[in-house]
Amino acid sequence: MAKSKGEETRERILETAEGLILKSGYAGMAIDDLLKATGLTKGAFFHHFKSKADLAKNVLERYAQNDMDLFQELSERADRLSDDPLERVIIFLRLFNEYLDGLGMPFPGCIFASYTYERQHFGVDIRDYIGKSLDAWCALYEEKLQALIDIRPPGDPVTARELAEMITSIIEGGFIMANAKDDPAWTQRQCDQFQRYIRLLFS
Amino acid sequence: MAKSKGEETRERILETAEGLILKSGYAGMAIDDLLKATGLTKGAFFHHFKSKADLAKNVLERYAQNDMDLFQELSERADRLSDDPLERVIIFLRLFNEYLDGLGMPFPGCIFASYTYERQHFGVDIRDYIGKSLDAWCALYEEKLQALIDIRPPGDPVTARELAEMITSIIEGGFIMANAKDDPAWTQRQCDQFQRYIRLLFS
DNA sequence: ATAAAAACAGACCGTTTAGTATGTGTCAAG
DNA sequence: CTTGACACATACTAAACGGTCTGTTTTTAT
Repeated sequence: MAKSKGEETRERILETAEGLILKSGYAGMAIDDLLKATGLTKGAFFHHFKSKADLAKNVLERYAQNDMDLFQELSERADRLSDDPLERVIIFLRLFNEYLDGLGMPFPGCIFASYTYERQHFGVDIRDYIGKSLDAWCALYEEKLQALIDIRPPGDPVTARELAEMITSIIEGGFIMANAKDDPAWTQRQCDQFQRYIRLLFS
Repeated sequence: MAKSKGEETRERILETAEGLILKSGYAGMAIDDLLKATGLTKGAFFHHFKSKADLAKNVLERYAQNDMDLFQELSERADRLSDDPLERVIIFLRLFNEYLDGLGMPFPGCIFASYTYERQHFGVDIRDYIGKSLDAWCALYEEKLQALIDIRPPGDPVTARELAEMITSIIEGGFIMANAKDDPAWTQRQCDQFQRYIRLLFS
């Protein structure tokens, strides 16, 4: 079943809105900006979304879904490429790096981070959703790292959770720095550092 | 010479604005919000700042200055506490951690990061200033790390620059995660991880 | 083919927003 | 005591904004 016309427009609105929000922030993006960027009108927008807040929620959920799908796919690909837990982690990080190569400037960024720096505008539901999404993200890393720790106990007393939180921090920070310094390779360099840290810990 | 009444008000505006911007974003903070929070009026505000953009610039410059002062002081204190380059780095990280202890929730955040996620609203001058400020931040770390590399060459081919960029990323990412997950200790845990990474590299 | 529903278009409205204009109190110098 | 610069207060304006309303076109099911 092909996507209906309405669904296609809705998707275009969400995609465009995500890009604009990552450049201007949620409060900083006027609906008129979005309409100009999509070539639509007020009527079209409010047919698909009941308010700007409703748009924010849908942009968030779509981003979380896409993001989770991506990382799950990278994870599974890494697992198929090796049986060794250490190699699986390393390959996963390499695949992520490869993915980052595909994104040119202007570097996108993370909707979770964007919303967090405007958290006053959002209700607890949105903030909870962001927290849960970031948890799910961490959990995916944690699982891979725990398998590594189980098989090859490190000399230092590190937990899988700590390391999962670390790569999350590095990526979030990397996105900011990549945008602030107009340097798309920044995040990748930092992922490489994390890779080296993992190697040092588990060898 | 005591601070004049006007200077005191101006400072209060800047301090309050910084806090509001870190919670709502720049575009998300209405001047009226700022007036309500300070108890001042329009007349007072526009007497001290010629526009909202002018406020943004001054908040930024004040933040950069305070931040640099803080890190320079931590750096000098660390250097006074030890002569060993490795210990100096470790102590510096510990002092920073101690400083983070002092900040309770709501966790503040970084103006550079906030502005970067709303970069569309700012001109090249502001963006350049942020880039330069982050560079200065990195340079301070880099100097300390280079001294360490010079004296005790690591087994791995890491550069001081890479490591300086890493701690910067970790802190920026840590601020986001601390706010997103309402967990003020997040950044500190990640600083500890970086500390461990440094130890593993240089021993 | 036709009715009904979905997908828009565009004018319009009330509110909020940044910014202005003007007036007032204060305080130190002459 | 007066003057003038500074430090505010208050009322106002014009534009921008989110959202509504009504009408028109397009799609879809029967």
